[in-house]
Amino acid sequence: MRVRFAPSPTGYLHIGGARTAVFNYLFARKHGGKFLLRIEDTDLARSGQDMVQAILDGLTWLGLSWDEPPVYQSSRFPIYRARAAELVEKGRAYRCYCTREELERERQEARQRGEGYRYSGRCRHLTAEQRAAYEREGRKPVIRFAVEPGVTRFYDHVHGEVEINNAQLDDFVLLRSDGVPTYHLAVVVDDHEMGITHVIRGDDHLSNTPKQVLLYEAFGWPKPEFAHVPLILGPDRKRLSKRHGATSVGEYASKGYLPEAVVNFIALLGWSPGDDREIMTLDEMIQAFDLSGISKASAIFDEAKLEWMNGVYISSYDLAKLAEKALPFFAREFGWDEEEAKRQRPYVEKVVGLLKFRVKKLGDFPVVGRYFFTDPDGFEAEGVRKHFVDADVPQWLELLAAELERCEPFEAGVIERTLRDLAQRLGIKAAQLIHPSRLAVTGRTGGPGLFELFAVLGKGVVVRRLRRAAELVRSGAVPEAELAQ
RNA sequence: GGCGCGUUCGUCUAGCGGCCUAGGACGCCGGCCUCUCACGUCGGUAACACGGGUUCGAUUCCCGUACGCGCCA
Repeated sequence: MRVRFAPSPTGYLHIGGARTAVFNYLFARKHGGKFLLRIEDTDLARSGQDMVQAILDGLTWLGLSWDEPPVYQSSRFPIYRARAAELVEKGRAYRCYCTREELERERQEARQRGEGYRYSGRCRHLTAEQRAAYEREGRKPVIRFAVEPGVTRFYDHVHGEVEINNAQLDDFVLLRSDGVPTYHLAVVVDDHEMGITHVIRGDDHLSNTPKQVLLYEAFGWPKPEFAHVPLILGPDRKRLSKRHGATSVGEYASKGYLPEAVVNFIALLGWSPGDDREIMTLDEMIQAFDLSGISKASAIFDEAKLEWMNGVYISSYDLAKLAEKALPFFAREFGWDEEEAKRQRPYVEKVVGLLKFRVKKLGDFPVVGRYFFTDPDGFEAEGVRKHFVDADVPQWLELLAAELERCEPFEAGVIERTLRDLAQRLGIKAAQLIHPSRLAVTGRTGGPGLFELFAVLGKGVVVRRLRRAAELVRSGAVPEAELAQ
């Protein structure tokens, strides 16, 4: 089995396109077939090599590998022209010399009569003399397909039997006057020559499929199987687009989503394994994938659920790999160069280990864990009111600092024992020491367990911040801060 | 405007005539765990668009209506 993903390189890899690619990929892998790429760059003006690269990069990032070199439509124009000519030969297509103005007039007239416009087909039966006359005028013809009366039907793996009366169809254009093929011609020729067995693409092409079916029949080629998958909509139920915020795969990558999470999530937009599984590896999805599990109705993209799923992936990721993925986000936030990043790597791994349950995206790490790298410049207002009010707090913090200074080794277990002992000697609850300490050292009321936190931060930093906070509280000049999150 | 496609909790979905008092997940709300915040865990909230048929029985099949989306203009 051979399937393809056929993006137009007029933008970055879009979430909707990525989902189509995922379905094609899963289908190919499931059946041991080939997953191919075709770049639909017939619109030379709007296509660019940088866009092509962005799309390939997006697919690579998602982990969707293709099996043969991509086919570029821009390099195949002569083939389309030859195929169009072939249909003219066969009498299944014809040259049409109507000008844009003539067509527009027909359209206006139809509208005035209150009718739906369809091309009249008046160039269908031009005599050789008439054609010659037009040619002498310098008119450049388009090639139109001659739609015969009848009913066109095909089976779609998502929608079932679909049929349409050919009377609804225009004599649609195959080749424009400048020799550029239309979508219908190019797609049919390419899918045939690439040996595509299953066309899995967006719902928006369903209405166009009868035209393509007619083309297959006119060429005498076997039809592929079709599966038209529902579109992905934005929260306003309109097709997902720029105004819904991030729509390209690259944007999600730079926000700190993991490719596994994105693939998992978009695979579940419009497809279900049939049971209650949601968190699935690529292999599990390949195993479970089936066209019959694709739903007919369009799905709304809900980033809140993607966030949740990303959080699940982050917290279950291999720690070393997670640190590797998170490192660039720290570097970006703190302005590290490559060397500095490399130096920080072991420390970052510890930080990530403490924060991985508290974060949804890689980009959250340096924000939530800012205090692992710089002294807090303010203290959560609510925490100050709660934990810095007791007059004994400065003294407690200093005592704790003194005790911790003697801690050896500076590890969570030792730190905990030290703190609890001190609390007991002071006749207070451990919590009365723990909360002010966390606030003193991190500026925050929430976060990782205090003892693990201290151990990672290191003795020097902890002791210094405790003393500094004690000083601030004693002088009554505690700078307050809003939560950065 | 014509044609096509679609319609189960706010969102993603399970359901393919009786198993449905409609299941799971996200979100939201609450309990537990706990040094806090998370994680985890337990519980709660919330849906078959509407109207006709077919059938002993419809979320499920058929037909309309409404609404949404798409394609062509």
